[in-house]
Amino acid sequence: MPATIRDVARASGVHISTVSRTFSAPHLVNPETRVRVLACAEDLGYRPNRAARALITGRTHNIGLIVADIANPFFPPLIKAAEGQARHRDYHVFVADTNEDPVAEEELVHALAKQVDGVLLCSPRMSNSLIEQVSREVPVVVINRQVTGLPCVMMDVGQGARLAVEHLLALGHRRIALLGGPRGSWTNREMRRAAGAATRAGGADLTVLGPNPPTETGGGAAAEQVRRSGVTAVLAYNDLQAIGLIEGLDALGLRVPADVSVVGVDDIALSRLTRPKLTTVATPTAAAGRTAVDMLLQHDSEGPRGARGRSAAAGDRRTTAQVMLQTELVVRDSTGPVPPSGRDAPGA
Amino acid sequence: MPATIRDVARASGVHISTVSRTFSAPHLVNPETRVRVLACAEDLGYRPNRAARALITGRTHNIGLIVADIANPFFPPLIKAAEGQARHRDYHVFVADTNEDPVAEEELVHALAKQVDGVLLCSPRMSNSLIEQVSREVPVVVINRQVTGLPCVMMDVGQGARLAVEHLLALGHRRIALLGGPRGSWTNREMRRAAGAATRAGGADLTVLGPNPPTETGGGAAAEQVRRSGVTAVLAYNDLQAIGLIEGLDALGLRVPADVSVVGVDDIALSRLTRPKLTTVATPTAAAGRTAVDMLLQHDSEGPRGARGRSAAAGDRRTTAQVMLQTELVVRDSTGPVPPSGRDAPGA
DNA sequence: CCCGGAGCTGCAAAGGTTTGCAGCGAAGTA
DNA sequence: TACTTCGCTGCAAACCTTTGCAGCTCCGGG
Repeated sequence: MPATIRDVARASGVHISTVSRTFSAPHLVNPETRVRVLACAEDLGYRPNRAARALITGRTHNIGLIVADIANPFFPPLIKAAEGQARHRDYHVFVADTNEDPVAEEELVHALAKQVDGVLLCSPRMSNSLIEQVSREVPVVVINRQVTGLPCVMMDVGQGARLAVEHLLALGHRRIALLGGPRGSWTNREMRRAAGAATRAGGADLTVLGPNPPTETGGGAAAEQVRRSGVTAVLAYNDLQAIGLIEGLDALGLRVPADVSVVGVDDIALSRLTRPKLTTVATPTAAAGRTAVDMLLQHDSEGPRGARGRSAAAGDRRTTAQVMLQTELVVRDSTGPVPPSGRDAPGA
Repeated sequence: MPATIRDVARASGVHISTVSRTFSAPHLVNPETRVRVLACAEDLGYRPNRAARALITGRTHNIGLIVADIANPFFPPLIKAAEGQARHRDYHVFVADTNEDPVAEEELVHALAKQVDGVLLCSPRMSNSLIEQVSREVPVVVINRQVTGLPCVMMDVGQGARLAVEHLLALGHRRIALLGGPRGSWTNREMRRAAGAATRAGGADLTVLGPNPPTETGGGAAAEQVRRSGVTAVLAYNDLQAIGLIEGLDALGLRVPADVSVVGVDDIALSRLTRPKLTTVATPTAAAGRTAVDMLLQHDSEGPRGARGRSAAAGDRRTTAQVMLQTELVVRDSTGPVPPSGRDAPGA
């Protein structure tokens, strides 16, 4: 029932190949012919069949975006940015949610591989070697993780953690905890490394707690542990955890920031809405989404993926750039000077 | 380079049609042959080409999901549920974000129509007639809106609004405001109708304010208006607005719930994290996503869409069910008894 | 012994589009 | 005038899979 290229050809008195060219290579057809064809196409409500096009060109004009948990408010701005950028280049985005499960992640990426031109792996939980294997099957850009040999866009959470720790040191804190994130998270390792270095440099003490789920519940559940550890400040894996932790501490009778200071990471919209407003490390989430799409689509004139077309000898300069986006510290109300009494010295 | 059905056929010594059947109609092929074919396919890493399959069957095994704003925390749980349900039935989901723009919405649905088997229109902002037109091009299930003749899944916000108003009446409030949502929102109209009826029935007064954007900013911006209106309780269009409003009122020196009571709608995760915790109308978001997918895929054995296949005379029983999901009131801390001094009588 | 059916497999057309190649006329060059 | 070039168009193969039909073998019944 839907109009095909053939119907348009018949209606406008030209060959189907001319109609095809009208859409995919307009400069090759006579302007007069072109307007006629376009008019007929419009009339008949013709829309190119993407399956047929994909079949022959080998390119679907779709990209896959795999995230750990779409309900985590960190991701939607990234998804939104990626989607906008993709649409802008005439691509569409498949979003898939792995529920923080590495196995689901692998299955999904395979299921998607056949029907997209590339995949954005966002905060992947699977191993580097698995990612490399996947990248041989389909072009991949990794977000929030460093994998050598693959294009990556990262946010400098190391720097962010350092800034956060320095902020806490300046407020007089000497016993600081790092709330660990999920196992397998690159961000987690980076934060730990940087926070460790920064505390050492400041002559302070870093206690690492975790791993914990990157959720509000995960943060809340760690409250008791935090209390017992006797620290006066906590750097959480992300804002959600930080918010949950504040709730949890509150239930334990510890006030933020009077008794304990808390810093989050991500600067999700929510962090401005809680009381106290959250001091946090802002990550350029939207920029990351846009950049990743650009990197993936950089070579989209290269012709069919894995096709028997003329070799890509010249086009094979996949630069595999690795981009590190800067973060910054946003100081709000959840951090304050170390409590004078020093709750770490019960008798003092 | 990727293995095709032909390679598998050659490797296993059968005709391509047998390979095809091994995957799409296994019961038609001899068990021995089947295992041999499957083994070869596995060996060669064969994966069916979805474009080719789509070309001939007319079904892509993809569905589109169009939402107003993916960054609105109302949507992710719905998306997640829809995606899971779809995956469960071997479908994938395209998510598209319209930025609350009816024009973008229409463009998107058309762009998507050709490459999906159906579209979920979630909280659409476009007109009913446009939706009907779209539904002639591609199967549609509408979420959060009632369109006669089309399958819809709605959440009973009317009932929710009534419950909320009755709750406020029971607390002694007599001057109540309804914060309107975006123009074109069905939810908005339903709430207005139900809230109006409930206040009238309770001998109280309803002031309608708006329209306002369904965001935190939208709520915050309405704070001044709320103060001037002299009401003691507000029913917001959604939780985001409610939270923004609470912030805004706070900035104006009005405390919630001591001076003004506020009720939201949606029960997003966030509403449990703010202070005060939000009293709100809980909507069954995930259930809506699952139900919508089921309704869309109900007839997925019907054969090619818009094809010249045997007529769907018998299969044409698209029941076009309209499902109304129940809502419930969750009372938390943002509502309380009407202030004794009655701030509506400045001198009293 | 013949016929019919069941179970399985092969054959070939079809689906809508892209694209290298060839053909055509007109314009430009020698 | 003859030859080349250029701009445009038509031709037909190719992409990979599905599916109606026909054919084959094997078995059981009459």
